Amino acid sequence: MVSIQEARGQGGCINSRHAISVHILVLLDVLGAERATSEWIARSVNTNPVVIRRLIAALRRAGLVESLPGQRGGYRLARAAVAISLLDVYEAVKEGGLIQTHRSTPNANCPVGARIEESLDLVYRKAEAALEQELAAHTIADLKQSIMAGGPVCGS
Amino acid sequence: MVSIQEARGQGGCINSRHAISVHILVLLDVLGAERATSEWIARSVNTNPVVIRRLIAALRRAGLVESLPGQRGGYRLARAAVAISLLDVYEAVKEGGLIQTHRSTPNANCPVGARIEESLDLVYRKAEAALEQELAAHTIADLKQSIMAGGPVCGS
DNA sequence: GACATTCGCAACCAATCTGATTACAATTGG
DNA sequence: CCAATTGTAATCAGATTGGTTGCGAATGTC
Repeated sequence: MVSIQEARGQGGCINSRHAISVHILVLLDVLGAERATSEWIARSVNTNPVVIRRLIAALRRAGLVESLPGQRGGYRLARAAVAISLLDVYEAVKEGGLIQTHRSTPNANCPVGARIEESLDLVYRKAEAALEQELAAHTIADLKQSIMAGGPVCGS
Repeated sequence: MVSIQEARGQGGCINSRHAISVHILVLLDVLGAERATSEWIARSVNTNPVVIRRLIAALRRAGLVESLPGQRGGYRLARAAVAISLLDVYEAVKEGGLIQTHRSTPNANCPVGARIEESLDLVYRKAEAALEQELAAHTIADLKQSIMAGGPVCGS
């Protein structure tokens, strides 16, 4: 019996959770040694602090972010931004694969129905690998650089 | 004002719609010149005929399937299976891109919030292109061959 | 030690999305 | 004319998502 919390979705495409996670990590990179609170991050992302804490929980488990509870607590990158690729983020926050083949299993009495999932999964895995390879080629540091060509960050 | 029908989802990942569409096309390829009804296809896919007709509507608009209404009507491939790639199918049935960046737009007063979407989209487009290239490398004919190494098809 | 701040997490909620289903008009062959 | 079949809208239930509340635990400040 999984908890309601864990029973959450199976979607694995590049979704808003990935985009927001990258957003969070770039913010932390910009802040450097300073700690950011979920409140502060939520203002930049424009969402609820609990949403941020939920995502950071996954990033922390993946070793990308370190957190400190209590007064004056908050978050910091757990390692250098150049060492965090978008693939790392993808792996950290994905729930299930990119692929959702059939929802209801095909008719097993039909050879096509019986074997299509297996054959398709093979192709899908290759496709996902190609996507992941591309994500691996970009780091949080890259993104910060391309974003920060302009002015200062909010709150500064 | 879009219709309720068109207001449907924006999800664009490789989902069950893609998998079922491929399933349909392989079935049609196996049948050859014979026409398949939505009823018959639905039994192999194990779903409702209307779901099949909805998907085929998209495949028809993309020029992959031709349909004939009326008694003795049904569906056939509109062109050779070797000329239908999984990318064709992907394009035909996708609704929106692979990517769903932020649901609620980030805070524009923060330079990171203001520019992250743009920078991320660039990366995502490259990632999606990599995935599409992989899908383009496989055709319906390939899949049929890998599936049909065994016995006959249902109903035969 | 009391207190304010902040994270961690479970529970719940509203909105959205999805596939299934019903219904019915339009088309076509017999 | 009738039966079979596609095309499509409307509706439904279940799953998924992000938002929100609530509260316990941890930690710095006074």
